[in-house]
Formats: sequence, C-alpha cells, structure tokens
Amino acid sequence: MKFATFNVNGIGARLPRLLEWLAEARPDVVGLQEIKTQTESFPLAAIEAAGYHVLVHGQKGFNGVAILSREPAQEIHRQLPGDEEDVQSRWIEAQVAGVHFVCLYLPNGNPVPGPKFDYKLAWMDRMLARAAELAASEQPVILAGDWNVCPTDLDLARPDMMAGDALVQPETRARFRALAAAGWTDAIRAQRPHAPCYSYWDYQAGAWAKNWGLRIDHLMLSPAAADRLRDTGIDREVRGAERASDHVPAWVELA
DNA sequence: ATGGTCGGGAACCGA
Repeated sequence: MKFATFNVNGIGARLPRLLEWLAEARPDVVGLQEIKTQTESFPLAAIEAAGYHVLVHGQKGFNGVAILSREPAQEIHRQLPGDEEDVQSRWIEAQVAGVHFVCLYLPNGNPVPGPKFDYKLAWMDRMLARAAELAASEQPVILAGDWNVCPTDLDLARPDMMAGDALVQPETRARFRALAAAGWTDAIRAQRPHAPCYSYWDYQAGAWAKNWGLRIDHLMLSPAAADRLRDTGIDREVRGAERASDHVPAWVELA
C-alpha cells in the first residue's frame, strides 16, 4: 500500500498536474495540503473520475486539506484537538487502507518572533498531544503532510539564508524531535540518512534551477506502521513541469 | 541587491 503527501498550492491551478501524477504514481492514499478552496468548490468529479474517494476540509482562499483514497475512507476528525477557537483548515484524520492516516498542514510561523510563530509552536504542542494519543492505540498510524519544519541542517540547501526562519528555529526543531523521542519514525530520513531529499523549492530567485531546496514534507510512522515500511520516495521530477506546485509528492510504501 | 514568484481572487495576503 502506497501512502503519499502532496502540497498542491491551490487545487484550482494544480488539477492537471495532480491528475497526471495520480495516473503515473498510482498511490492508494494521498493527503493534499493548501487546496486553497472551500469544500464545496473542490473539483470532486474530476478526482472521482480518476478513481479516488475524497474527504475535504476546505477554507476559502487559504490552507485546506483533503484525503484521496482508492478505497473509501472513514473520517475520524477534521480538526486538531486542543483549541476550539482555531478555525484554520489544517488537519483531517481518517481510517483507510488498514491505517489511521492523518493529513496535516503545519503553520509556517513567519515572521519570528510574532503571533504567527506563537501559533505555530502552540499548534505543534497540540499536535504532540494528539500524536501521543494515536501512538498509545498501538495501531499503524501515518502523520503525513507539509510540516513546515526542516529538522536539521541536512534538510535545507542554504542554512545561512534561513537562519532567522520559523522552519529552522530551535523551538520548532525541538518539537519535531519530540516525535522521534516518542517512537515515531521519519520514514524518508530513516531510509536515506545522508541525502538531502528536498521536497520544496521556492518560486523565487531561481531556487529550483539552483537546487536551493528544503525537506519539509514528511511522513511520520507509528511503531506498528514502521514495522511494515518497505520503501519511500520523493517525486522530484514533478517540480520541473509547467505550472508546478512549489512542493513535490513524498510517499511511503507499507507491506 | 532586505531582492524574487506564485495562487486566490479581485486589493493585497500568505508563502
């Protein structure tokens, strides 16, 4: 079973690229981030025609997540618990293909310091609490998404240019490391300990041409899921297409 | 060089 994550940066602009990639990569389950549309405006018919069931948690203009799956998914939650006032669409959980699959879009958090960075750190604390609940269930769980975290300096091409950025701050990285301490496996890094494995290249300043990338799209596996890990990948070539997203798909294959 | 380029949605905000 192949589980993927893909920040499409606007489903309206990206639908042709997404359909091409679905046909080529044939994932069983995909978490999408930054669909940037309301739930009722999601291109449901086109995705269903491609052979996928759809769960959508949209938002007008910003954020928005969805889970596509070849077999029907049972929705569990569509909000990260812990803050009733948080109305941003950044989280959806479902039981699908024998796995508890979470699709998340972690806040960017820039500029630092400021309210957006505070929101990021508080959101990560809520995420850690939910991850602990899920890990305690001892079932296979995948936390997949755009984490907006470069876990170490191996995960970005130009650490010098990013020193003040929310994605690399010690407070950000410490919260991400807490997942590993709690038994979660960063699947892509576990399989390739020394390769950069970038998943994002900025639209600006020729970042793709210069390979100034970041690894920020991660699939974190609970112990029961990690036991079944067979393969991982990053579909880098997707970034070179016309009208590409600034992110590319990342995926894991479980036995 | 405190730059640059997208998407959404109709002037800027977010990344």
